[in-house]
Amino acid sequence: MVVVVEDDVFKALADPTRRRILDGLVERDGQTLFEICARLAAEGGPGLSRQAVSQHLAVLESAGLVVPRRQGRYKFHDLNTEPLERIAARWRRPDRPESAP
Amino acid sequence: MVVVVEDDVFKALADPTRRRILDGLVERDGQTLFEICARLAAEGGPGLSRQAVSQHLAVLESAGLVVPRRQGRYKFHDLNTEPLERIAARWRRPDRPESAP
DNA sequence: ACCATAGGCAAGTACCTACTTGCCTGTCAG
DNA sequence: CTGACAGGCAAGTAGGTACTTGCCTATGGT
Repeated sequence: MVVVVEDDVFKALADPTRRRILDGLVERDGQTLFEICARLAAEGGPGLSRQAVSQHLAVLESAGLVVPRRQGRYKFHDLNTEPLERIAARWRRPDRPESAP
Repeated sequence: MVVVVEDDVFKALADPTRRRILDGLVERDGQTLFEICARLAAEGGPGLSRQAVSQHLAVLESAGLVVPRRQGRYKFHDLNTEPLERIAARWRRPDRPESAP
């Protein structure tokens, strides 16, 4: 059982590179490590080694934001937006007039 | 004019103490520095000096999550949830069936 | 079988951030 | 005016985090 604490989600989102990885996964699910590496490099950001991206993915996985899916020697990564919904709802004002149901 | 980048918002949310400060402000707006200090101490968390809280508030302010309001020798802090709405919307799936326009 | 590909593990380094301590400024009460 | 209160500024320190380098495992093609 994987207990994902909100703390891990915030820590995962704190890094700009990890956020860019999520940006890439929004566009297309199931990318491999090398695909993500190539996409980051293509976007012209800072030069990143393969290991750096791998470690970022590990952080995203432990936060539950990315779900890995192994198949042969490939490991595809899928995005999971569910933790994001919760963190946004945390500080929602109960008294704010905002599209009341 | 204060240009608030998303980066600052994520960095501000990365710290658990700052999130607890936001939690306190959701319950009651317009708390002073000492009030926030007392509330954090009452919640039984880790011991925090006044300066530590002050620096946390500075980070929250530069992220636009907390808006200060000076009055005499007091400085009241109000919560601003607007940046939170944006960061949640960032990774929303376009193909997800969710209130399509 | 062999080698290339896809990825993981581990140690080391440079930087960043949270926190503390000490001192200073401005505001109200007596 | 004087002292107490609310808060800010600045330098220093300890722990964390991102990134690199080097080596290792496993799967697939030829």
